[in-house]
Amino acid sequence: MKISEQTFTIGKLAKDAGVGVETVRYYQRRGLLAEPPAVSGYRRYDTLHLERLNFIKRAQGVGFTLEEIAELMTLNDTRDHRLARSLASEKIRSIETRIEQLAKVADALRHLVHECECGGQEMPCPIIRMALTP
Amino acid sequence: MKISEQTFTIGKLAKDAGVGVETVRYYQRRGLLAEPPAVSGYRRYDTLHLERLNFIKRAQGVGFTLEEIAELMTLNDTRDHRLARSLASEKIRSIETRIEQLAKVADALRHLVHECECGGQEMPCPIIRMALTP
DNA sequence: CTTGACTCCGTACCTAGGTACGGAGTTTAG
DNA sequence: CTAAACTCCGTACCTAGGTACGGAGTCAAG
Repeated sequence: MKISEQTFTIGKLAKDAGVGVETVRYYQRRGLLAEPPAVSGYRRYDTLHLERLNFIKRAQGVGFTLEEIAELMTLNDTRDHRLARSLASEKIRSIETRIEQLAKVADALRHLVHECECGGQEMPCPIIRMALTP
Repeated sequence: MKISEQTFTIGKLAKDAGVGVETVRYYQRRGLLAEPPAVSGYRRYDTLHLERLNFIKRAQGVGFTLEEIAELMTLNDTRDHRLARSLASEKIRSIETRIEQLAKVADALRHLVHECECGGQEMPCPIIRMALTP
């Protein structure tokens, strides 16, 4: 089922994936990407490496960290859907918590701005004075 | 109007403010906290320093970065309410944008989890396969 | 007066996710 | 065949917000 047997150097791989050469090396150091054997000094990459890079980019795009992505990729090997689901669910919960925190902060700031707009310029600025109102 | 003339060493200051000694020094290096003159080898801090530290902690609590806090504190000197308000408003907008981004990510993940739960264990895990569905 | 606790100062280290640099080897176009 | 462009590898550097360490000086209690 192999369609193509093309191999490319790290520069081409990085360019196709839209990342820097140094980033590819960094992922290799982090264990996210295999280092293919060097043919004669230079390593030769194939489309599987490119797919992995694209996977990493998409997973990053939905908020996974590199560490979580590494975990997802080992799940890929074991085909454990349940574990993948629980990882994703945990991520959803942490995002929801973060949203709640941010909403509270935004509310507090809106309140301060409102106070500041209502007070005269003689009164101390409530935004700056928030130090005094715990 | 000076209530107290107490001075304390860096260790006491840090303890009262609930931060580490190294953190106090770090803030000094960042220009967020003045370095008082040393009396005989040891610097002596007063309640103004403590207030500044408390201010920093509160401002951090509502999501300002140390850089923004430095800006707020120079505003404090110029008493520019309008500028403080625009700084706070900008912060509110950036928080709202971040909340929207996170909500989208959470939605995408919820969709993936739902798909994964509906499909049989024979089909490739959609969470892992998200690499293929841009 | 000694011992322990504290301070000063500079520097290195940490997480996350990379970016930049430098010297040596290789490959490819002209 | 030569020169440019590329690769390899290790290491240092970046942001943010600190934490840790080490040697030397100092202060306070017993």
